[in-house]
Amino acid sequence: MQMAELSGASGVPVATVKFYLRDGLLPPGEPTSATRAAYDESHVRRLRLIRALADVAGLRLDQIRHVLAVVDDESTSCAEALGTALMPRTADAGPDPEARRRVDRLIRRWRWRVGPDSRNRDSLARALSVLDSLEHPMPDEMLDRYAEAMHQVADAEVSSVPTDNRDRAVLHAVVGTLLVEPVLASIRRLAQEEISRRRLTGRLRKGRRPRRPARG
Amino acid sequence: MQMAELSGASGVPVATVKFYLRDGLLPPGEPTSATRAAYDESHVRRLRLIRALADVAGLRLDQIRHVLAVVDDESTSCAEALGTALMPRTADAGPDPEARRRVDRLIRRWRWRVGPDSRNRDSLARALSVLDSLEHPMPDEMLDRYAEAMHQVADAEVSSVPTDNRDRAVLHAVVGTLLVEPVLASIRRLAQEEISRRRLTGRLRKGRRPRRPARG
DNA sequence: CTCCATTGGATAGTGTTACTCTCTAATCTT
DNA sequence: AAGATTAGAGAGTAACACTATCCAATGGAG
Repeated sequence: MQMAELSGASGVPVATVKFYLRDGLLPPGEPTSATRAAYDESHVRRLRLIRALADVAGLRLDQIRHVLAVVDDESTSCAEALGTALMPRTADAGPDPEARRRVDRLIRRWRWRVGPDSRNRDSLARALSVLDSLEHPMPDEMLDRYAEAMHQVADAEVSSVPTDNRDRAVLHAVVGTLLVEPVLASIRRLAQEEISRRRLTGRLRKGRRPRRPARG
Repeated sequence: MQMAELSGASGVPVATVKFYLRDGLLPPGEPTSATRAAYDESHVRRLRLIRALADVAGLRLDQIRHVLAVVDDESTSCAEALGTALMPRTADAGPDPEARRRVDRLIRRWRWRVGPDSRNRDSLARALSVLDSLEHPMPDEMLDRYAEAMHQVADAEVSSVPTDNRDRAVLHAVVGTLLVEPVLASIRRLAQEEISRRRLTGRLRKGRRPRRPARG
């Protein structure tokens, strides 16, 4: 397929596809002449991924470039990809050693092994530090609750990563991390809305709801 | 306190404070003369909140304006605030009725009550639809897992909202929703990194880890 | 073979967002 | 009286993500 068809299949305007090509986000097509190149399904998929990372995960193009580089780099494993590749908000601020220590204690409590250059540690420390500065501190108890919930969730997620093919595995991991984040956030808000509503109507008993869905 | 001190206490440059005042993000100080106004701690807190919503939650200024309007509006309850106020990514795309139906089924399975104009329903549908288009569909089974985890988390969170004071309650709910999102995301990534690492080293047994933190 | 649409490649322009700067006149401090 | 600070208004700027225009080469229709 060539440019017009690629644009049509992906829903991305021709001018923007050219821009992504220039920017190195989209690999070039197979040149068939001086003014023609052939694209294939992989280009369509890549374009859709770029748009999803931008629109749904809210990444900027330089972050998307970084993510794609990791996906394309055959030498990175899933764990490395998860640890270093995904840095959605750049952590530029000061470290705040107190928050950093709290994060390290959390990691130790759960006996997690985390790469020393993992951005996730910094972004968590930063978020906790900001919550402190807003006089809305996060108790360790609540952190552990989050860790428990996320550990369960992550276990199921990692189980669903294909193990046969490295490329598919890393792509699955990256998509499953970055693009599922808004899914989790939305579900959390829906649950908060429900529970908040339930408290208002006087139904104050806790843990009464089934832990498993109805009619499941 | 006046401008210079407000700027110093909040860490926001004078020019930016003036810009926020003009933009209606920061309420004006009490004017003491034609070229002077008095600010107080509430202005410092508001500025810190604005920066946190922008830097940590990634909201744009118009979204922050909307959030602040809800916080300031005495007539909105917590549930309303959670349902409608928080629309971090504007859902402008087409509806995709299939994804919408999946979300409605999820909500019904869990017997959640959701406001008919809740943005959360749309943003979840949009995220699911995008995952489909990436050939990375989200099974209902996994959605239920997420719902279970988020229901547990939300229950603890809503319990921690103060009930005596409406203003503090809504602020707590909004901060606890928007600014805790990156906390959850970071913890999820740390857990994913750990579990992914564990799978690599051949420790394939599931659910072996303590559900409660060590030394807790 | 001619003619016109399409393409690759390059460059320049646009709209949005979030500030940042400059200026003026009034006022405060010393 | 003099220098600094401020409110308020407007213009300027930097980053980002496109979007438009141009050109020469090519491909396909007739």
